[in-house]
Amino acid sequence: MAVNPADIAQVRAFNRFYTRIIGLLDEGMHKSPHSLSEARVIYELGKRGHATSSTIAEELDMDRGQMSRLVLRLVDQGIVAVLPRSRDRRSTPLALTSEGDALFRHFNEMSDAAAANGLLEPLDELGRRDLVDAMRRIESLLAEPGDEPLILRPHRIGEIGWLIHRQGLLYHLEQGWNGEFETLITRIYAEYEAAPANPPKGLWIAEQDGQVAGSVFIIPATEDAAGTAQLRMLYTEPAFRGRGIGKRLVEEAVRFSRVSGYKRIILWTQDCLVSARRIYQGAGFALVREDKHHSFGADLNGQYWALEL
Amino acid sequence: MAVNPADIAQVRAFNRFYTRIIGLLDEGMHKSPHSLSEARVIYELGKRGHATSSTIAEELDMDRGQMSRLVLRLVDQGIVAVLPRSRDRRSTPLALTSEGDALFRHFNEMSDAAAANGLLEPLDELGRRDLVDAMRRIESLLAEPGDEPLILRPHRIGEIGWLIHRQGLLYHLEQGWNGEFETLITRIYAEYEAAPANPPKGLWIAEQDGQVAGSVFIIPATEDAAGTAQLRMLYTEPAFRGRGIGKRLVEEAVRFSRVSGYKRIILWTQDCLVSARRIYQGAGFALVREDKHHSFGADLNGQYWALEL
DNA sequence: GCTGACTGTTGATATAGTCAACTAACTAGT
DNA sequence: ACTAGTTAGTTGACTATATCAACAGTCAGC
Repeated sequence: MAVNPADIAQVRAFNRFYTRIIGLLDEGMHKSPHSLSEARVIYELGKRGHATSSTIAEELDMDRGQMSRLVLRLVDQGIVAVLPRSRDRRSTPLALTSEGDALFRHFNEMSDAAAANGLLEPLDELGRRDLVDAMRRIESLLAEPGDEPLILRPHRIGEIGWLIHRQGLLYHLEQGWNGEFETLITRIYAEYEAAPANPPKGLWIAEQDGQVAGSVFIIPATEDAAGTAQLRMLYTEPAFRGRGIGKRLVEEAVRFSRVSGYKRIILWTQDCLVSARRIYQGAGFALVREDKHHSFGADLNGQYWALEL
Repeated sequence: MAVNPADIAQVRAFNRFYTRIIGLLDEGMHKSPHSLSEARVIYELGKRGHATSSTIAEELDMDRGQMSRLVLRLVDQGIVAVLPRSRDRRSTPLALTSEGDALFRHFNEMSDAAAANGLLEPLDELGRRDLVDAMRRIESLLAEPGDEPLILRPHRIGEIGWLIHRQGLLYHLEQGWNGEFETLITRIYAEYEAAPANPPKGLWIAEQDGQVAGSVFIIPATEDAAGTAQLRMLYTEPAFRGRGIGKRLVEEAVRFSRVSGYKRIILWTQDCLVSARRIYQGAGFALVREDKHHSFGADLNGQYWALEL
């Protein structure tokens, strides 16, 4: 897909900006008698415990020859020790000496202090939260997805608004729905929050890597017999799709409904939301009826599903 | 204020991560016959049109001596021209030759392509939006505030949720209010959106530097006589405070109410929100009555203010 | 006119980056 | 078991970059 020039400009502006930031933070390191590349090697060795020269060279994008000389210097200074050769006698395993380890801890403290004093300290609590959130977001957008554990948990303060924000935006971009949808879900979430604790209700946030990856809630159905729960607002963040998060959320919602004494779960969805439908089918829901309607600026096919518990 | 170690760890992880990202993007530049520092000087000269050696050296954090040699090389290559000396004959103004300018445009295209293909292209539209938003946020948190123009505009899709999210979080962190507050404002925003177009209503987002800096809305008052408007949900982002944004929002809301034929504006606030109170006073509002109440997990002193138009 | 500060140049030196050649050790295929 | 190809690490040669210090020319303010 064609990339928006304004986005490119913003990304490049950020890269220039952050290059300077990193430069400023690294400046403190220069005061020590060790060069930046030495510090990086020491840091890498300290983090890994032990490693061969080539592993580190690859990790830090250094020339093997340069690395060789650098290691020699560090060994001379008593910072790095050559471990006895392992099975493969080509490679020489390296580790920090106790002196090197002290240096490693010192570097860590310096870097911690630089990050803390240079970046976080001037900010208030909200600013720190925003900064860390934004960094986490950039990392998870640009890095390969790792295998962080998935956590289901209740929502925290501010997250109802977040869910409205994300879903309003998401369905606008993906389905072309207009502001009516956000209006609707604002009311729906308001109703969820206003609902009494009994009959039972429950909302689950799927969290991965410190970020909201999806959500769903269960609320007693209003337009139906007692003993009926309604499953609402299931969604998964695009960046977290394909990891079974929607499935986990629905399973948890069903489990909760069952132990809460509900006999039936109903839900309303649109047939254009294909992956949601698959999840409902997989969880045992059956299609009850369909209704064409015009909502959110689109022609939709609403579907009513139900699961007998 | 003491800095949370987990925040420090996240910031440092991001710095390491982004150092690599920048390294990868700069790699493409190495393929050209010009070094990275040459490219940076050419870029800086191209951006500014003309500049002296020392200006650029300072901007790029380079040694003056190194800069001198680098400029000499570029002049020899016909990329940079020395302009006739200006009033101050110590400094030598520099500019790109037409050849240098072509190179500058080429570098720009390369960098654009690297940012576009390397970072943005793999993302979907939401991902790109999230990335750019996060970058803008980091920049505005860490950079000195500039003097970007303040724009008042209607809300866009997703921003109702955003306002709920931000205010829920903000008043939790600043005032210690609990989830009841978010519950309340979710309902209030739902009511705003559900209200008909007549009698007139209006919501303004204060935008600065591409970010939501504050907001307020006007809605016909329900519990009062016809001809009365209610001003609600005024807030300014902490990062944007002290720039008269709240004042601008209230002024716009009052202006709107006046031209819409309202005779009176009322509002409800809490006396702990000091800066809001000053804005209301400044706009001519008068305190009508106060009420102690316990809400949002706090003992509060609610205030009713009114402005006759 | 004197002082102190600033701009740009040059020399000296150390480190960093790059390329290529080389040895020793290993792997896989026959 | 032999060979070809690969990998780890070292070394030499060379260039670019970084850093510090000294220096001349210029300027502003007193």
